[in-house]
Amino acid sequence: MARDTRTQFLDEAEALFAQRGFYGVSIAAIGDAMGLTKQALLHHFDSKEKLYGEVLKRISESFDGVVEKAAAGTDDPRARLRAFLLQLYTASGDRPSQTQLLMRELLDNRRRADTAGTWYLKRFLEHLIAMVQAIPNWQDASDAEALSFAYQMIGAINYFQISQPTLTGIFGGAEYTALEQAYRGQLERLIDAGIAAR
Amino acid sequence: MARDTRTQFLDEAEALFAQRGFYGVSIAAIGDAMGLTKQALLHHFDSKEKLYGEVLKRISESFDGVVEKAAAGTDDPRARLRAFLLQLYTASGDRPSQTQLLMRELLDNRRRADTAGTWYLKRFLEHLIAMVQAIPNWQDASDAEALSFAYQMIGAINYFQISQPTLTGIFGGAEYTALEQAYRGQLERLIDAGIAAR
DNA sequence: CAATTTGCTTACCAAGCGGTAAGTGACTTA
DNA sequence: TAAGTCACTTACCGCTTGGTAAGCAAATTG
Repeated sequence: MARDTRTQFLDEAEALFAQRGFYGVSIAAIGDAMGLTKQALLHHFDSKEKLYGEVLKRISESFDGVVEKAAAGTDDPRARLRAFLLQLYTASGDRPSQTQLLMRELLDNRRRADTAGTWYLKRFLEHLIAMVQAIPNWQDASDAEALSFAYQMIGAINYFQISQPTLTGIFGGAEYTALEQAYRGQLERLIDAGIAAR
Repeated sequence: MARDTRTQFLDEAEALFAQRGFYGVSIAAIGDAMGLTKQALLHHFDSKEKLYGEVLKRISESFDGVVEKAAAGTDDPRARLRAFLLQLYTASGDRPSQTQLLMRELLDNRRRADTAGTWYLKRFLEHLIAMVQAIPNWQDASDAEALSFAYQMIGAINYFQISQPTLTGIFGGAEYTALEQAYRGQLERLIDAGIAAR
């Protein structure tokens, strides 16, 4: 049952770090949330930093899965990029705490700049550039141009996902649901328009 | 000179909160950064929370300026929205710590949900919806549809701005500069394509 | 020129932090 | 069945945190 506890710690830590950030969560709080002491946590993970690192590593791995999954599919480059971005949107909606944590990591980047997380992001971005440049009318685009477009789409996707609590607070749950439904359709339209606009 | 010290405290606090988040900065650290003690800070602002609130309030006000400034201009709705978004892009690049802090606020929204910051965002978003719906081919768009498009543009703008340190870390300064230059042009193209795609 | 206010300082405090040390009872293994 | 490992706990520890209390020199005011 050790594996269970460990995994549960990772789940709880992921959720709490996503909500309040690294400095906003004490290891005691994570233990409390599971009905255990903080020393139980320190037994499984030697330090708070290491726990945090493992949470990030797990996210990065599950992210890799999304990338690979969406890479296979059509071989029409246009449809592939489209499917990939929509897949990203769905995945980030399914696991909001992952999206939140990655966003925090982007903001906190001073720390741990040379770890797996950054490496992973590099691979991810290079993959994206290649996907964009595979599209016929984007073949002559520079890396910077291709990445710009891809990054705009990622921004449109992730920014919306982390805004959910705030938007729900402002407009209410029913209005937010309507917004969420409209968002996906509008995102598809924007992707297509963005691809074509070159 | 009291006003000066106060303003300096706000500047320093804004920069530090943006970099490390609310919990990541101690009031002693802010005092240290100015060569004063934390009690000097507590003399001007009664508590850490109040200091934070004033930082946010100041940002929200300076933001209002951007909105109003860009609202005046052409009366062609298409050009107006375009100019507004580009103005937003420029402004968020000029004061990166503001963009960072607002993004953190979006992530931390559990706290202080009923303060001016949220109210302000509501006005801001309603303004945006109206701007989009003023455009001829968007006149029949629902609020949710209009907001979706606007939010995608804001996401594309803000997400890129907070990514600067990370992107610089991954690709290096020279490459980032190239990316920055490409980004603006690509953003213009995306805005136009997004507006037209309906 | 006396009284008050301003802009700070030093001294202090209880609470919370991450982490170490030393157990303890249950379960595994030889 | 004895020895060891595992998954925890209680007891601490030194340090940092946000905040209070009291004082003090300089500037402002009556």
